[in-house]
Formats: sequence, structure tokens, C-alpha cells
Amino acid sequence: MTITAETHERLQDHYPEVMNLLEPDTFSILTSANQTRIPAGARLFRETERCTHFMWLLEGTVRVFKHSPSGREITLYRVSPGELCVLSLQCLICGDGFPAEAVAETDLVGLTLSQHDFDKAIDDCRDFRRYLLKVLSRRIGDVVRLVSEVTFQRLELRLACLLGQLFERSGGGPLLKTHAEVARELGTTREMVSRILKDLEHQECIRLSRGKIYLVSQEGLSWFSRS
Amino acid sequence: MTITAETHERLQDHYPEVMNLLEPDTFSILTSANQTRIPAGARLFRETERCTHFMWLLEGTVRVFKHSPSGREITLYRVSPGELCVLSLQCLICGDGFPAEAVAETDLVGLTLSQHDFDKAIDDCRDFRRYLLKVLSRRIGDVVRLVSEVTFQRLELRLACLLGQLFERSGGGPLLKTHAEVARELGTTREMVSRILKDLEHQECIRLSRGKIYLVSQEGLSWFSRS
DNA sequence: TGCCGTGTGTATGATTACGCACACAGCGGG
DNA sequence: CCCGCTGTGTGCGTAATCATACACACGGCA
Repeated sequence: MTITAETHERLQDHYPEVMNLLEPDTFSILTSANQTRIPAGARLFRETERCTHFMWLLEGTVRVFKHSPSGREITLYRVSPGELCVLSLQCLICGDGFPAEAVAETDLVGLTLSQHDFDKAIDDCRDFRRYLLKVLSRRIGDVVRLVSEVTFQRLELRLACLLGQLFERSGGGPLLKTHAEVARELGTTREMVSRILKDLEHQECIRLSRGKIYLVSQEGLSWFSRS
Repeated sequence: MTITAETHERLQDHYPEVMNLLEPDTFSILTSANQTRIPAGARLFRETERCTHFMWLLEGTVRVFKHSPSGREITLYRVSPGELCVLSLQCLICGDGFPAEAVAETDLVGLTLSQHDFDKAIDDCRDFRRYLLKVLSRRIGDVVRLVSEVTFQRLELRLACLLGQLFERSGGGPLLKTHAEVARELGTTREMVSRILKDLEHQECIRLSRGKIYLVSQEGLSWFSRS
């Protein structure tokens, strides 16, 4: 399957680091890639499942998370266009099972390479592998930060911090999230989230409504997440 | 500086994956490596410090950990001969500061490459970079597991599990560790560790003495760490 | 022998987080 | 309009963890 001009443009937009340094070999690899569409809510991986394809994400976001025996969840990170899922790389490179779960948060468009083409790309294309190394090691930093937050920070702070990030991503617009969904971000229970959110509303940082969280005071929120 | 026959042998022992597939380029890289000795207790990195050299570890172990504002610590992982410190790779590859701290637990012998030689090795040697990718992605799995343990497991279980690992490493011999040191592994306080260890002693799993922990019942311990 | 530093045991209370239970509110469909 | 589903608010008891505080135990050393 050949890739369209539009697809190529999107690769350019999201992965300039690789695409701007296109070598002839790279291009030939792209021609063997398959464009796939995945609907929102689809499960990309379950625990211990093997991963057989490499994917460039062109559109949408993927949530990667860990499940607890008692049914709680904590999200490890998200993958957006321009990034890669390091855990699927782990599968491809080490041949292990996927050590977490991943779901499509939105409809996805991706470009997949087979294991074989992926291996070939690593060998043939210097910029591709540099990009891989960079993404892998950057994500390690993220996960290490997550460890230290979970270990040392109180839930209240972690929640305030998360809200800060989410509002930044939404440009200050309301968040369309239920309390249960927020709990799944942080690895805690719905009740805890409800309680803390109510506190934050009393502190005039946010306003709550069914399924939505409005930003009221950015300063109030960041005051919380710092102290 | 040229490396000695003994050094080469130790590389063979610990990094067969790379050494058995020696290409001429690799060997020329090794000749530009420097052998260094670092005494036990030395701080290799502090938070935000830049890392300027790549190191093969030939002897000793390094503990990599995160510090909390309140003075607590959690160890992220250890580096032994045959492994690499992924966070120092992150520095080298991304140019970021080291996002944690690292100390030599024992006297170290290492073989260092300059940033420049490291870059060259990645480009020139296929097996070297495959090795790097593999180590990086495997360690990501470890850290992800740590996240889920810290988030979902009770301290008691995490401690029992840690003891299991340590006894396995010591071949069942007594652990020369103070309670405070164990606390620094897990990101908790000395008192919690004392209490839980005392419990485990009452359960006939271990026996305690000043600065030492003896294994009494492997089964008892693993029963604890499973349920 | 007595002193001192380090390591350990443990009581007490506070704080943080969780689980359960239930009432109620918003919203869409029949 | 009522029903039912999902989401939210909250009270209460409990569990886990932490912080403080102090007593004591061991072992080296003068």
C-alpha cells in the first residue's frame, strides 16, 4: 500500500525530527507502511499481550495504564501524534509481553510497520534510531517522575497538578471528565476525587457540574500544586 | 589508553551480547575507552547534573534513587555489571540533566566513553545500538512495574517482596542492612520498616539482629508477598 | 569499666486514604 | 411525566501510614 500525499504531510507535521532528515532508505520503508484507523474506545493492548507492529500515530491519543487487582487504574502516560508508545517498543525490541494496557481515547489514524520492517528501519536509518533512542529515554524520565510523585506527594497535590496540566491542554476550557475518570488517572477511588474536587470548588479554584470541570482561578490551583 | 587483556575478559563476561558480536569498529572504540575506579559511597550524579560520559560497569553496583523534599528516598533501580544506567543514557541522548541521584554502593571499576565516542559507537556498531535499545526498553518495564507496586501494593507486601529479592541475591545468607537503609529502598520511614520486620519475625519468616536480617522461612516470606 | 554513637522497639496520636452505604441530581427515552 | 441510568455529595467507620518521642540495646573505644 502506498501512502497518500496527505499522510506524508501529516508525518512531516508530527515527526519533523525524522522526516526532515529523510534518507532514501527511510522513504522506501514508508512505502511499505499501512494506514490504519482505530475507533475510540478500542483496546490496543491487554496485559501480557504481544505487540507485533510498530505504529506512527497521525491522529488521536492513546492512554497507557496499569490495572490493579482490586480494579483500580493508574495512567502511566499518553501517546499523541509526534510521540511513540515506549511499551510497545519494549515488546518489539525485547520480545516481551506488553506490561500494561492501552486504549484509544479518540478515533485514531496510524501508520504501522511490521516487526520486520521496523527492524530494517533501525538498521538502515540513522535518524530513525536516534529518534527512537531519544523518545525512549525521554519517556523514562516521565515515568521516573511519576514514581516519585506517587511515592512522596499527597493525593490533593497530585490532583491539583493534574488539573493544571489538563486545563493547559484544553486552553482553559472546561474538562469533559467524570470524577471516576479522574480517579483512573491517579490510581485512586472516585470518592476521594469527589471530595478533593469539592474542596477545590470551595477554595474558588474550579466550578463543578455534571461531567464537567470549569477553571475559575489558575493561580489558586497552582498555589495548591506547589505548596 | 589501551585496555588490558583482563579488562577485555571482564567485558566478555558481563556484556557477551555486545562482545560476542564484535565488529572491527567496536574494537577500535574500546581502545579509546578509559578505565576508572570509583570508591564506595561516591556520588556519581546529583539531581539536575549533566552526564558527560558513558560507562560500562565492570565491577560493583550503583544505586539510583529519587530524593523527596522531606528527606525520604526511594530507589528506582540498581546497576550491576552487564547492565547500563538508563538515566545517564537519557542525559547523553537527550542532553537533559540527570533526573535523580546515583551513588556507588561498592567500589566500582568502569570503562568510560566520551560523549563523542559514544555517539560514534551508536552510529558505527549495529550490535551496540541494539543492545542499548534493549536495555533501555527493558528498564522501562522495571520502572513501570515499580509505579504499579507503589500505587497499589501495601507496604507490608512490598517489603516482603524486597526481602525475597535480596535473599535471592545473597543466596539465603543474612542481609547486612539497617532498617533505615531498607526504608530508603521503599520510600518510607525507618519506623514503618522496624514494625513490619518485627511482625515478620513474629511470623517466623526472618530473624533480626543489629544490622542483620536472617532468613528463616522462604515459604513464609513468599506467602506474604503473594497474598 | 563507663561513655557514646548508632541502631532498634514501641507507644501514642494525627493524618491520609479507603470502603461502604445511601441520598439525590441531571438527563434522556419510552 | 415517570423511569432508570449514570454521575455526584457526603457521612461514618476503618485501615494504612506517618510523625514524635522516648527507652533501650549493642558494640567500639578511651
